[in-house]
Amino acid sequence: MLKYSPPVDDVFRAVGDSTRRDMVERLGRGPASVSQLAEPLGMSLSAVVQHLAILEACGLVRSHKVGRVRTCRLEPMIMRTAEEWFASQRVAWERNLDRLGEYLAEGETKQRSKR
Amino acid sequence: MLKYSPPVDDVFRAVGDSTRRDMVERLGRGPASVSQLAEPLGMSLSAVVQHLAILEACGLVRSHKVGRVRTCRLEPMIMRTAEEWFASQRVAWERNLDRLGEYLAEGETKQRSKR
DNA sequence: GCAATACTTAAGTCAATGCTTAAGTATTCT
DNA sequence: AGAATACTTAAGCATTGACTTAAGTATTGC
Repeated sequence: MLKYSPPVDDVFRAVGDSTRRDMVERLGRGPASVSQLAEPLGMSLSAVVQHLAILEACGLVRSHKVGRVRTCRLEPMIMRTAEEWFASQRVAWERNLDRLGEYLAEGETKQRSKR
Repeated sequence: MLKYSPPVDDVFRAVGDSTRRDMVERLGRGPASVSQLAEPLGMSLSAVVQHLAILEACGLVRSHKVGRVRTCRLEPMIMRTAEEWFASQRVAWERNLDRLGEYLAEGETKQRSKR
């Protein structure tokens, strides 16, 4: 199995902030301008632009400017890589349970033979 | 649609740190004591205990102590809720694309024939 | 009992983050 | 052209977060 790709690191830091998650949820409902993104967030436009920069840097969001309006939208493929990190950890663990039996994890275990 | 449950907020902040993700990956391979968790991380045991507290607070990890050893393991159900947040955002967005047509998000709409 | 082990807790430090305000720049409207 | 709009960029600042060291507390081994 390969290690998860480097950008995943930035993706997780990006969604670690609740304001940025709100932005992602807003964009999940469709593209939006920077002002539209900012409107429900109760902070300066400047702050929103800074959050946007982080979301774009990790690839979760893309934007393009037409005239004076920058329109932003989600990049679903990057969402998928984050989603898959959780899935792979969970599946590894669940496989683990199958292999060893849950009781082994209960602490009572002494020296389980390796391999 | 319901809003995602409150704990999700803490889960994302928890995995926003790469050390804690390393810990989760270690635990994905099976339960471990605090010392075993700390060993590959190159930092003090104290720091690891603090990370562990955060992972436990959000429910991603559970531990129990037997004698002087605390054994930690993953809580797969919580992983699943985080996984599903990404999935739901991505799916919402993909449904959006289906509904509106990707060209609407392109802004530039260079008159390409629809469909 | 005494020492080693395996954490645990409490400060304290220092850099990274999440904002703010202020001063731009580029577009569009009238 | 001048004013309004929609960002953009640069400081600055207060807080949070990720460590550290140091001093505990329980357990276990000799």
